[in-house]
Amino acid sequence: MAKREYNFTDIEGKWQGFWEGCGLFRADEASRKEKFYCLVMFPYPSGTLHVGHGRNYIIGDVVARYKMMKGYNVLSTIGWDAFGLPAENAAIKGGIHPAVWTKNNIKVMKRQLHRWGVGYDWEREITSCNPDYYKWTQWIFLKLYENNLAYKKKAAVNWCPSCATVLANEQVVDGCCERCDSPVRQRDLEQWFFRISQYAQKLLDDISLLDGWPERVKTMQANWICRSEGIRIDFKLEGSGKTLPCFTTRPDTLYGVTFISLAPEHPMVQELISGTPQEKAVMDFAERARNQGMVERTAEGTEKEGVFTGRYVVNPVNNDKVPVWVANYVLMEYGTGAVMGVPAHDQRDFLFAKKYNLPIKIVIQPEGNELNAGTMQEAYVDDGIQINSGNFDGLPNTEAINKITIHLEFKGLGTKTVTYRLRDWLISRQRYWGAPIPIIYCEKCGTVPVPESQLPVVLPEAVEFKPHGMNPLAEVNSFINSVCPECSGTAWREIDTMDTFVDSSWYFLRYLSPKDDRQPFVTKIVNKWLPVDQYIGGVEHAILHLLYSRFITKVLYDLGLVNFKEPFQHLFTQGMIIKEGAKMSKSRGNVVSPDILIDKYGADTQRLYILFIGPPQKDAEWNDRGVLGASRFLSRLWQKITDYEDVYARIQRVDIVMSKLSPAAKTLYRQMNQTAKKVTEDMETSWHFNTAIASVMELLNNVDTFHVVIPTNAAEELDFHVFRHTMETILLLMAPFTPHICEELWEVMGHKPSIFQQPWPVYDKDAILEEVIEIVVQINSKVKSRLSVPVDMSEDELKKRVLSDERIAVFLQGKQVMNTVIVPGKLVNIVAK
RNA sequence: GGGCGAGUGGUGGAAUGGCAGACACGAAGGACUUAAAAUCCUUUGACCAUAAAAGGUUGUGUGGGUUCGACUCCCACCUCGCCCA
Repeated sequence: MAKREYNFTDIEGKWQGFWEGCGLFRADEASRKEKFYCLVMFPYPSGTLHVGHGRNYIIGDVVARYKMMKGYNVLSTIGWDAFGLPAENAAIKGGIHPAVWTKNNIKVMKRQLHRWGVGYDWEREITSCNPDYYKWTQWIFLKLYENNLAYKKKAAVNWCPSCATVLANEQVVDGCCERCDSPVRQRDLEQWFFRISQYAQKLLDDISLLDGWPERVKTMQANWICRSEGIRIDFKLEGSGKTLPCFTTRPDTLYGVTFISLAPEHPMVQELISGTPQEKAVMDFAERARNQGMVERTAEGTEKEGVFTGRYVVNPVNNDKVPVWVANYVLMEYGTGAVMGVPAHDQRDFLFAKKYNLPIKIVIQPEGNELNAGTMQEAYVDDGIQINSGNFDGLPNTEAINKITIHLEFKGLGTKTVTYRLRDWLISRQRYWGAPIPIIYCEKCGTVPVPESQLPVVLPEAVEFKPHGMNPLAEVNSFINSVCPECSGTAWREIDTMDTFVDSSWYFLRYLSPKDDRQPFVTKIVNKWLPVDQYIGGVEHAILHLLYSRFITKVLYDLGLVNFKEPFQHLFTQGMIIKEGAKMSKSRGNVVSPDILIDKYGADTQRLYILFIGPPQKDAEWNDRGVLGASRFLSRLWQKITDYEDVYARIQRVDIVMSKLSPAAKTLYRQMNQTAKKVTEDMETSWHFNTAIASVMELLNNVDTFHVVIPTNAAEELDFHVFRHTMETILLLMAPFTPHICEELWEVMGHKPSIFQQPWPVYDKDAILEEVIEIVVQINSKVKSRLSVPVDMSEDELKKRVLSDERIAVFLQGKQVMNTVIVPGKLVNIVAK
């Protein structure tokens, strides 16, 4: 018989076609099997994929295929997060329409996914820039609007002069635009917001429901929401009936207030100084500070600057007259935009007071160490005992926090308040390539939502893209000019489009009915399939995408449209693949293309190497040569099985009984079961695919030491059967990792495809146990000898055996045995002097 | 500054209280070959010792601690990465 070649190109094409044809990945709605929704974060179609991206999809594919073999009804889906800036930037630069650019990229990436052999239910593919998808993104907006969760307000926003667009806080990195690195400026615009802050507490509380999430992602979410409990204290303005509320988490320092600072944007600033000699200086300063940008203003190294308003307030607890300043380090977004200045116990206030010679008043004294306002070099921010605090003197400050709060509330001077760092979600983008916000402005009726029956609000195609300036939609009259849905009068469309995080905050629901043109999703169906059993993606989405998806899910839950509070049961965040010490990127020129590697070694080899490179949750360094190891392993596996291609059919299948096996076969059979156990455990618990693969490699190495004989008698037939059974187990264990070659070899061994319809191997618990084990013998914790003993030897017998051992006796000569430690099945340690 | 990770051979990594370095890459030597590639076999943490076989010392970022025993647990520190300021 002619030698069968490992022609991976043909094999991979053959099986990719087969899986597609038999609908392996088509989720069966009618199935009675338990469901398993396996979801990878849908990609932004940016161009071509590199091997670093591949890790994500390959891990997802491994999980989906494994769960199939475990008997689940698996739903595995893919789609495209297809709106966004790069497409529009490409249009400006290259004159290609964003829709065309995006479509081309999707085509390329789709082909790459196919070549990797990753399987999806392609009939459910969704593309967020298609009107049949963004119609429902707009529908989500309307639901939020109806429920007072979407609103418009004028706000100081981050403005990137180069991209000519508004940026979300999280798109500002070190005061610069995340995409183009230009310095970000502040600018006032009318913007649409989602009221996510209303859900802050729920989002925080329900983190406890996310038991399948990595701890660090949960911590990051909690830190992002950042609840703080404090009190709003009302300071009376001198010479006016008005009060100035300040929020603080440290009411214990209230007696130490020596000034009040207002944010430059604070609405009362104008009123305070109007007509006073300070007016011009204050307004100039406020203008300057606002242009400084939020990030810079609050950065630790930034100079604390301010200007006195000429006005005073009264401290409600001690009637101190306290000056009011405007300071750059106070933000309107946090608390009330006014903070009490306590230089003795807050470092920023301390620096500010030093600069402007404001008094420093100590009200908390550390134990065993006396602070001196005149000589202190930095604020004392830790715990201590209250002094200069009226009736509260002598109390530990931790107690005073409560007591002063109660006192102020009782006297009507303050209100206990909870604040969150989480701000409302700014969703307006002054860009073309996004879902239009379905709002119409009517001269008579004002702001009117587009009725559901008129959705989608379709993006006009004929648009001019210019390097700078505002939203291109602003120049498309046919789009802007509209008719009021209520009074049929003249009206204008909103020209802002939505942040792409809105598109991705609900897409996991759309996969369940991707072609439904009457509703975004069907409650009954999503309730059956969700929450997602396993979500897989990069840790870079740990905060925003995941938080927004959780928010939208909670809104839908409150509206009775879904019956689950959290969208993702388990979350897996994979590490990056590093090349030359850095993340792969086109600009660095360190990308590894999957296509070249697939041409040279095949998709299975590449998958195997990516999985073998290290634990998937950790970053890993790419090494081109490492691919060779994966390639060699698959060749050896191919060789070993095809060598006996014509033998398999004529050897009888029998039940394996340990006692009937030859010693070599018994050993192999045991090793096979040990491997099945190890791989199963790695799949179930830690997802350490690298060690799972290593253990199969070890098993194949062991198969090499087992002499396979083409059988001529019954005993040899039994040995051969053990060999065959071992190879079949290897194929089943490897199938999720390297599906094509396993499917092919499964057929070579005489089985009908598909291997993914086979049950996952169950290991024989009895076969794993060794009869004779090796015990390490230590003297004073150093290994001196090893003994082979029966597994069931008693501790006493073992001790005797050890002490009578010649080698041990030599070491113990002239020494006294103090203690003997026995670890069953592993080691004996003799402590001797 | 705070939070969370990580630090192990020439390299990727394995071992979560019990033989440190599984598995793989690389390297060296050998077999096959006219030759090369591929493949197969042997060796491979460092150091010392030895004719050889044994053997010994040392070793998981640094310094301490707990323990019969520590890569693993505790304390302090250093370096790197990520997130937040």
